[in-house]
Amino acid sequence: MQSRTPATRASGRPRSVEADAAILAATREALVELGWSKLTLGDVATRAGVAKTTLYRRWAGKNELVVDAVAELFDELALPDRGTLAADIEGVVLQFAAILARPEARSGLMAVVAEGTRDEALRERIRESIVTRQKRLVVEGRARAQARGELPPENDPVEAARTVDLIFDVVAGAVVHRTLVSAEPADEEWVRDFTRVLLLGLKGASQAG
Amino acid sequence: MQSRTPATRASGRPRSVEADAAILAATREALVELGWSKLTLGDVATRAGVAKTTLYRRWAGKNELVVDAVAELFDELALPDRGTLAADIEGVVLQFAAILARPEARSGLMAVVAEGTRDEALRERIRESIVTRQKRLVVEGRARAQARGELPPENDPVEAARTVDLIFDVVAGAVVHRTLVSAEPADEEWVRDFTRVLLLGLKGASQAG
DNA sequence: TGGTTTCGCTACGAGTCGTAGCGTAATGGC
DNA sequence: GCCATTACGCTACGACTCGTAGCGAAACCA
Repeated sequence: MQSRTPATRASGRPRSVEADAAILAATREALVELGWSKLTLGDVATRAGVAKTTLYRRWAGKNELVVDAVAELFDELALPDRGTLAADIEGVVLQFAAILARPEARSGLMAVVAEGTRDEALRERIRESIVTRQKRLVVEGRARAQARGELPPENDPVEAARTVDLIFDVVAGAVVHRTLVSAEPADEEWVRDFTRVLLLGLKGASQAG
Repeated sequence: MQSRTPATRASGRPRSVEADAAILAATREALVELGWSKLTLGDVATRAGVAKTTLYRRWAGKNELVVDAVAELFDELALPDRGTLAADIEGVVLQFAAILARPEARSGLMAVVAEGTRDEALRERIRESIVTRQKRLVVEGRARAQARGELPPENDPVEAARTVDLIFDVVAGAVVHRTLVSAEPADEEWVRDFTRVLLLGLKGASQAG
C-alpha cells in the first residue's frame, strides 16, 4: 500500500477506502483482459468508477499500482503443518503455483520485476510487499523441520540466513520458471519430483556441510 | 531471427544484413539506457541509422524485436568439460549469472517473458530462440556425468526428459530469481552453495528414485 | 533495360500520457 | 453553524508514441 496514514493527522475529506479496493480490483481485472503493456491508467480509472486524477493522486504510476494489485494475491499464502517437511514443502509450492496460474499474477508479477531492474525504489517496493513477506514461510518451515529432527539445528545465524535465502530463490525461482518460461503446469507430479530433489539436497548438505 | 530466406526466391533489392545487426545492437543499447517500457521503436530506428518503416517491415513489434536482441546474448553460453559434474554446473551457472548481470539482459528478458504470458506465439518464439537452445547444456552435462559414473545411466527416456526439464527449471529459475528478484549477485560463494544442494539432490534422487 | 523489392523520408489519425484548473463533497476545529 | 482543509469528479490540454500510407530513389536479377 502506498497510502499510509500520514504522520500529520490533518483535517479535511478523508480518502475513500472503497476507492482503493475498487482501483486494485480494477487493475487485476485489466491485467487479465489486457495484460501489462496494454493496461492504461485511464482505463483502470474508468473500470473502478473513479476519476483518472484520483488514481494519479494515490499512485505514482503504473508500476507502483500493479505491484500493490499483485501483492494482495500473495497474502493468501499460508503454511499449515502437514506433519513432515516434504509435505509442508509440497503444500506451499502447490499454493504458490496456484497463484501463478492466475493470469493477473503471471503478467503483472513478471512485468514489475522487469521494470524493477531499472528502478531501485520499485525493487524495494516489490521486496517489501511481496518477497520478504513470503520468506517467512521458509523460516517457519525450517524451524518446524528442525523441531521434528528432520533438519539439524542451525547454530550460526549468518549461515542460517544464507541458507534461507538460497532455499527461497530455488523454490520461488523454479516454480516461476516452470510456470512462466517453460509454460508447463507445476502440477502435483512435478512438485513431487521437485520436492524430492530439494529435500535430499538440503539433508545431504546439512550432513556434509 | 524473423527474417528467414523466403521460399519464393524472388529478385529485387536484397535486405541489408548490416541493418539487421545495427538494429539489434541499437535495441540492446536502448534497453540499457531506457529499459523496456521507455524503449520506442522510433528511437531504436534512429540509433540504428535506419528508417522507422524499415524496422516495421522486419519485425512485427517491440516484443519480437527484443526477443531477438536478447537471444543473441545467450548464444555465448558453452559447457567446457571441467572434469567433474560439480565443476561443470558451477561453470555454466556462473556464465549464466554473468549474462544476467548485464542490464540489457535483465530488463529485456523478464519483460518479454511477461508479455509472453499473454501471447502464445511470442512464448513459442522465446522457447525456440532462447530456452530450448540452452537446454542442450543440461543434456550434455548429464551425459558427461553419466559417462564419468557420477550419475546412474537413465533407461527410461520419458523419465530422463522429465528430469532434464526439472533441472533446467531449477537452475535457470534459481539464478534468475536470485539476480532479478532478490537482487543479490549470484557470485561464486552462492553458486558453490547452490551447486552443492542441487548435486546432492540429484545423486540422492537417482539412488532412492 | 525493364521488373521487382527494399530503402529513406514525410505525413497522418488515433491513442495515451501526466498535469492543471475548477467547482463540489466530506471531514475536523471553533 | 461556519470555516479551513483535503479529496473528489470532470474537462481540457500539449507532448509524445503508435503503426501505416504514399512517394521517389536505390539495388538487385534476367
